[in-house]
Amino acid sequence: MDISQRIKEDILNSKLPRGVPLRQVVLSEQYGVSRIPIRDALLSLKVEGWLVPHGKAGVMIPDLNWKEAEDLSLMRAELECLLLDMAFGCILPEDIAKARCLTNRLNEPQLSLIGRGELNWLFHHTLYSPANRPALHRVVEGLNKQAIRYLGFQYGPLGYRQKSQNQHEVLLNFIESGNKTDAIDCLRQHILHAGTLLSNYLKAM
Amino acid sequence: MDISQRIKEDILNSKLPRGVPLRQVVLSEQYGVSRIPIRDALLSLKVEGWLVPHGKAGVMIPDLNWKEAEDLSLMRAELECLLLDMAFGCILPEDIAKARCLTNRLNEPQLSLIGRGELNWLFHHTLYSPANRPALHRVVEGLNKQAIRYLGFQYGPLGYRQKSQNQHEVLLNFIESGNKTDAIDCLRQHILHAGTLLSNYLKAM
DNA sequence: ATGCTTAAAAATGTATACATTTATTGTTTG
DNA sequence: CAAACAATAAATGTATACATTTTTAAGCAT
Repeated sequence: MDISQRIKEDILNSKLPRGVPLRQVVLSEQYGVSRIPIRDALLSLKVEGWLVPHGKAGVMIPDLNWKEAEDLSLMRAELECLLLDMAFGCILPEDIAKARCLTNRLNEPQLSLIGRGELNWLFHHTLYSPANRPALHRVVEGLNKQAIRYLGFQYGPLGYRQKSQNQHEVLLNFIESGNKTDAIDCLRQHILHAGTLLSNYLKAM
Repeated sequence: MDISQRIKEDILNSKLPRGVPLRQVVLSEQYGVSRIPIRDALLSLKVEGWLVPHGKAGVMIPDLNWKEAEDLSLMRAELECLLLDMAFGCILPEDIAKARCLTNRLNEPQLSLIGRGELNWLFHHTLYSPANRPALHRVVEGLNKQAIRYLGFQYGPLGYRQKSQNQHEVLLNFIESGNKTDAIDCLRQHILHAGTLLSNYLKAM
């Protein structure tokens, strides 16, 4: 697998230290490659927002914070509603079936954190794809991928899983019956609700 | 200056070929460095959306297209209104003064395209900074920087300059008088109007 | 003791050389 | 003649070695 993907996973699973500069030599030994592909990966991750600068040179893993959590969910709410609006008329029954299948798989208990995050994004992705808006889709994908970092809190202390599942189901039913306004509203609530829970939890820490 | 910045400028000024793969050796000779910093730059620009993959390896400069133009303005409209909302109570008189100074400098006729784009972003940046929302600000900045690619059309065939200036002035007046609702509405119209003009123009090409 | 200067170390940035993958072209075969 | 295959050329990906920058820590002066 790609080095930057492996690093992302290790960030998610707290295998890499937070708040201190990531050293290229150390990583190159850990991942068994030279510094060049490590540099490439760190650069990508910095541009994507997974890493932040540390001093004048070097990068580090930023702390989770309620403001970013809130921003991510606010941005997702606005942009994903836009996308669903555009996609609505083009969503086929097979898309809904696929989405239903994906959200059901989220029940599997042995799923890893990152696996859950990927599935959740795939669910949303399935509903937005028919819109055929590459630029918008791309940004939304980036936001979702970043939000995975915060998923540990949602599926851990907050016990959010079942509720999220239900909201997915309700959303699919609205789409199936052609009820656009309610569908978009449901999606917005789904995203904002999770965001509020999460940022409140982080504020209290 | 940073290589990736120089490449961005050359993309904006059409100094680099569109639609064909950019060759690392060619660029390394043009910019007088080895392939490594070129690779770094191309990688960043790819992640930022300035370049797209070409086949299985290599990148190219994508064509301008109305869909992306529309997406950029729709995203900007939603997210910048959010930011202005958050910033509103925190915008100081000196911020407004600075913004007014920036928008006035947009009248200078000798300004380059990229200079105009930078100034325009600085204007918006000044109004959003007081919100103190790094994650949101970061995304908005990325969208604005990408939108610079389309600025040539706005300031060229569309003759948009004067109108944009006026809208900036109206916006500042709303902010100055504490009229939040109208300010946000004005901002949304400002962004969407430019987007509509632009994407209609591109559709007709 | 504290703060500044300076020197050494350790880190990142860059260049060159090599490995691997991708694209192209020429040949062969149905 | 077209299509598929193979061989070659050319591009990207990676490793190692070197240059530059940044950090750290030690020494000196205040």
